[in-house]
Amino acid sequence: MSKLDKRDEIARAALELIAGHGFHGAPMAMIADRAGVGAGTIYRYFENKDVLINELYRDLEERIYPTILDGYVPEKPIRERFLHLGAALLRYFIGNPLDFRYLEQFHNSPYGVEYRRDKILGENEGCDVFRELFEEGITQQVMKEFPLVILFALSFGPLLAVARDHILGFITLEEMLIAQTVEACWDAIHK
Amino acid sequence: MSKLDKRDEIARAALELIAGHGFHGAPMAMIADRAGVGAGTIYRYFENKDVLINELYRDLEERIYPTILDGYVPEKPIRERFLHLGAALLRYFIGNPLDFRYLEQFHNSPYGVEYRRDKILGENEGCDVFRELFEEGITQQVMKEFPLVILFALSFGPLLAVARDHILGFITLEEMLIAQTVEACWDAIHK
DNA sequence: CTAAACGGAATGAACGTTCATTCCTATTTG
DNA sequence: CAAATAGGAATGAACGTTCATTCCGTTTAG
Repeated sequence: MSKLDKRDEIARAALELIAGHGFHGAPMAMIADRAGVGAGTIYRYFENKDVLINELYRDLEERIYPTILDGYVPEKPIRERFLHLGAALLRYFIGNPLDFRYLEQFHNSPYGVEYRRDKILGENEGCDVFRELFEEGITQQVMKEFPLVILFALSFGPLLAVARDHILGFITLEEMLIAQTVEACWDAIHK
Repeated sequence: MSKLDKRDEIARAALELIAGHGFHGAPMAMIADRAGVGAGTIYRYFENKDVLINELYRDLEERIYPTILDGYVPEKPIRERFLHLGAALLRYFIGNPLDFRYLEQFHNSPYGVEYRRDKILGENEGCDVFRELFEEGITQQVMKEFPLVILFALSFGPLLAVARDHILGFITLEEMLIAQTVEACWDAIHK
């Protein structure tokens, strides 16, 4: 197994276990077992568990962005772009439940709170597509004049909630329902 | 200190610590310290930590319900009732950040998932006000014909998200913004 | 005086991390 | 070309710490 493969094996094992059982339900020894490496080997690739957890999140972000930006046309009307992004995000979550569960674990932990604090209060460079879309929506008077965080809440709040419900098996989201849900989110934010 | 007082002290201490640092950042010894009791004493009131965590959640539910139902008039139009419940809930969260943080910790943990599974798949007897409101809204054709879980997601998703943003200090929700946010949620679900 | 309540030290399981050792591959040497 | 050597990668037992829970001597209440 090459060096990169091994890093990937460890990352995959950690993602699976953490997504399934949370940070505290995924001891390093268990991650090592599932990755097929020795416990100490993990520390050749990740300085410690905190670093591992944060790097997994960066990896995940880098997988999501290209996916939802695929087919995104900045010239189209705002509504259409919003519907595209929302549906693409929802589809990604449904198609990659482990990524979604990990994302949720991360967000609802001190890691995620600190991360978000940096993003929102610092010079935010991430979530640019959504940010730009919302800012454009406000200046063009097609969206309600809410602070950005509220527009985020009105959009992502429901999307994350329905993704969670789908993945936990409380509902089955097929393509029609996805579109309708994202449209309902649009109803919440548009003027 | 009376027996009931002591139970309450333990519950309060546990709520504070868990709300602030999560389940794993609130060891029993620390809870005992803050409650001003011995570590062993906790086990006279709660069988173990799991039971403590679950009972805290039941206590919390019983505090929330009366609060948001205060001033709720079942005879009023659906929209008005929804706005009342949404705003009352948001106000409760903002006014009781510890309760809110605890609720979030609980929901995003195996405890909460299991709890929700029972609620949704079993013969649901909780969240009755909201459930009835949504069912009435659908039959009266004032709400979109979505499955209940989606209506819940469209309503609570944003509310929980903005409450979190307020409590973490990312935004300041004053009365005007609360009303506008809940109205935006209504826009998402009404026909 | 007795029985229940209490406190906090003791216990053992579980965890993240370390490190002395082994393994593997590539390079050097004869 | 084969054998010897070197050195980074990998290993997993061991360590120190933390935690939930138990245990038992002490205090309190009736």
